[in-house]
Amino acid sequence: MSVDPDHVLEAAAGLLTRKATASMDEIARAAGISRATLHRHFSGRDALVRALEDLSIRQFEHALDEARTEEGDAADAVRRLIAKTEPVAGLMAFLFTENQLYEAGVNEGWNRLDARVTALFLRGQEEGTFRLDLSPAWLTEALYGLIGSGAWAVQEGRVAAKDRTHMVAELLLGGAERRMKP
Amino acid sequence: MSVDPDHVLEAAAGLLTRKATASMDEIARAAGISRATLHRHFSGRDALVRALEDLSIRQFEHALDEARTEEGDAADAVRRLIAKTEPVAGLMAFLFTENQLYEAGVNEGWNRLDARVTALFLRGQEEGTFRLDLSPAWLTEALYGLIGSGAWAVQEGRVAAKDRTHMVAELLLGGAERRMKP
DNA sequence: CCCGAATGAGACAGTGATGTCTCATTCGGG
DNA sequence: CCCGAATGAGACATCACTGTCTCATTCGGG
Repeated sequence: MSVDPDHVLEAAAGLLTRKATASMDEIARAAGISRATLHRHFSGRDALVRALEDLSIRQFEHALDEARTEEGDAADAVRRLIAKTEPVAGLMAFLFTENQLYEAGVNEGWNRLDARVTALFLRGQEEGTFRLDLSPAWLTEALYGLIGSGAWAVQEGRVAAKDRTHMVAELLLGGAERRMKP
Repeated sequence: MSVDPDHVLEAAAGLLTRKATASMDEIARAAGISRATLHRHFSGRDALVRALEDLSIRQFEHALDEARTEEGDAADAVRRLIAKTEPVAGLMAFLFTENQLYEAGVNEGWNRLDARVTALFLRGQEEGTFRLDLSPAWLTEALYGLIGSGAWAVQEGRVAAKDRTHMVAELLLGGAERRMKP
């Protein structure tokens, strides 16, 4: 009955997304294992969070790959990215606040992904699709923030789960103002 | 040399904005008082956080009043609101994540402010200024999220402080896509 | 079937923060 | 100037969580 570490991580992600301060004991119970076994697989809470970080990095990178962000219209690429991001949204929201809480150094892996996202926005600007007065760095930050807000709003029931992608993508891309047909 | 509770709250807000997990001892030192005195004014950490919540509610309400959100073009009203929000942004960002962390009931005061913000977006939709496919509830949530992201980005140095209002307001209103002149 | 490996349950000490208390000191109004 | 009120410094018990350890039990491959 060997424990599957990935299953533990999934359970931890699910719980921590809802309750970011869950204790090791709660996480263990959420994963259906004992606290002792949890410690055998992850030497401590830090190690567990770092593993979750790695997991979300892998998943987000996978979303970036699947969205083929280097291809086609930049705006459509952003839409695809947000859609593919859906399964990771909750976990990213957790890590997003976690990073704000504990001033631990940002995991190196994020820099690579940040660069890819920033490059996508930069490409959109160069192709004339995106406006130039909002910096790619800010657009990247806003993307993360809106993904988090979207996940949170869905969790709180203020937004229907099926609308999440549309709400996040359209606000980020088109904004709130009504626009003329181009 | 009586302690000014408001000054303590300001100091606490400043510290917690940067380090959300600061202990009562750190908060006391940041306010220039002893931990004992801090406890004499706020019975515990919970009471302090609740007082901070009240403070931010008052300040945000003040921003809503000053922005005269019931008057003029809805988009301009949103811009004014975001501009007036600047001094509270950090504190709001802290409380925003705090609320996600500890599943404590949301302070009643926020409902009233949420209603005012939502009403602003609703007005914009009815006047034809804002698009109809993004719900006022989501626009409200996104406003909070972007205010938090903006405060965070400024703190991290990824966005210049003077650009904060413009970045938040323009992204929320106009989105990332380049638009035709109406 | 059997034995080793993995797990569950629980005890245990260490840690950091909290909240309360005491006592000496300082401030400031009368 | 003086006394009461407020503060600072620190001791203290408590609490929740952590990380480690032990021991009995269970699982599963050979």
